Amino acid sequence: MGHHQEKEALFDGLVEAARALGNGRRAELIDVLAQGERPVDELAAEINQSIANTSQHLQRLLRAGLVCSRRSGTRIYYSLASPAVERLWRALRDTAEAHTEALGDLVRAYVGDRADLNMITRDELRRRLRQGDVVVLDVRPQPEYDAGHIPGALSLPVSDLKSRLREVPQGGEIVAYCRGPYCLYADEAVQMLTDEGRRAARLEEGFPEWKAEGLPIEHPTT
Amino acid sequence: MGHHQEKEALFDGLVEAARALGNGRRAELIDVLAQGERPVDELAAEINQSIANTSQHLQRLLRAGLVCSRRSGTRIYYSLASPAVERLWRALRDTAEAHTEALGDLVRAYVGDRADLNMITRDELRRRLRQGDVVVLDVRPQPEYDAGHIPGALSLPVSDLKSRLREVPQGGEIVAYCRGPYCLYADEAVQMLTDEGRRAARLEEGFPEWKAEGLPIEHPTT
DNA sequence: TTCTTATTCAAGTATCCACTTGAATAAGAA
DNA sequence: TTCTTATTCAAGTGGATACTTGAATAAGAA
Repeated sequence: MGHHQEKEALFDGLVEAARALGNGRRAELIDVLAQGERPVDELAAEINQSIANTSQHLQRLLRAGLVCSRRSGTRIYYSLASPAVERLWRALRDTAEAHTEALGDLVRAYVGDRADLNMITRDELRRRLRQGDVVVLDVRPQPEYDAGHIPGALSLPVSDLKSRLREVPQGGEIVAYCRGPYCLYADEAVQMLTDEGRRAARLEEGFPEWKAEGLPIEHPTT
Repeated sequence: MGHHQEKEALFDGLVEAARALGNGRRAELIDVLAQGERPVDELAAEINQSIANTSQHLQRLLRAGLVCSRRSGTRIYYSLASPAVERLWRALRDTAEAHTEALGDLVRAYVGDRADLNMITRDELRRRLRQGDVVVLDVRPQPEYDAGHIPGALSLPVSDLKSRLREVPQGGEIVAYCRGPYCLYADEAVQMLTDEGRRAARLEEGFPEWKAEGLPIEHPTT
């Protein structure tokens, strides 16, 4: 037992998941799939790639065991293989944020400066939900809301927000949430609502982190 | 803010750490560095690669922010950049073990069958340590012991074990530990000791996991 | 059956990567 | 200074990777 060749093969095997995650487009796929299962064409649109290319990326993830797929009629739905994959993706983000100085610039270039953005923690949102003086807005695309959301949240995708502003209940403060720390949907929603004179805040991070903490969720399409 | 180009750049940046980890030899380096800092030539020997190649791998890890280096006289010592890197490496291992069926075969090919190996948990070892009826053996190479070890452990690298068997105190049961789940040193030590008629067991996983749990350690070379 | 739609497959190209070899630094010792 | 040792750099090679294009499946509708 235990000669070089087997050791190399073992470690080569261990890093397969890292290689699968080691591509920006595939990471985007994982980030979207953390919201719930999606068919190939929708995923391709989400990451702005051709369907053929997206399909090949998905098969790479499949081979690495990070996702699984199921056929339903004419479409094939992909989803994360398990919560371990989400943990890996989160550990990767944490490491990247902690150590590559260059990343700060990349984050700023994409999300801008959140210093002046009204942001509340999960704990704070739970308190407010118990008090009942808050409107929670899920601004992700509809299928992601359907796959699971914070209890009592209203689905109002950012893409529709401008035209459906009147649907947002008057009165309480509004808390918008989306996919996670690198998703801008909630930022845009808060901006739009604030411009309309409403009081609005962004939930820190997003739905997968809420779920990962074991907080209550609604309608996981049972 | 937030157009495709910046989003792609951000995710490309986020996965840099995964790409750096996405090579078996570099993963071996991380696994060794999780024991403590080491100079280039020793690392090259550990992963059975040329020094030039090892140096280039280390620089890749350096660029990704996973390790850092310091010069001391004529040698350059590399070490993990932070505990976040250890967490990432552990998350990767967990994901790999959970999802790629093929990995089971690779593990068996390298470590063999541990079913008949006497293995004890960290909790059990702590209990035994409090009772004081146990001899703890650190069978990793000397420099790794020097960089930190379980309190009261004796340093006895497997490579020296055969010739230094008489140094192992008589009486109590022996618990050997090493680098982690994919390290064979403790397995070999237990085998050797058992063959000598001693009662011996392997600690589950290894020193980094003991340390990560916040358990007491000795002599972190302050 | 044919037609449509969603997905995968196959071939081609430019780029990146791992490892080798041999030369270049750079710190310390003599 | 020269010599030694540890490490890095640079160039070269075979193989993997990302994306494109166009063809091939495969399920469902007509």
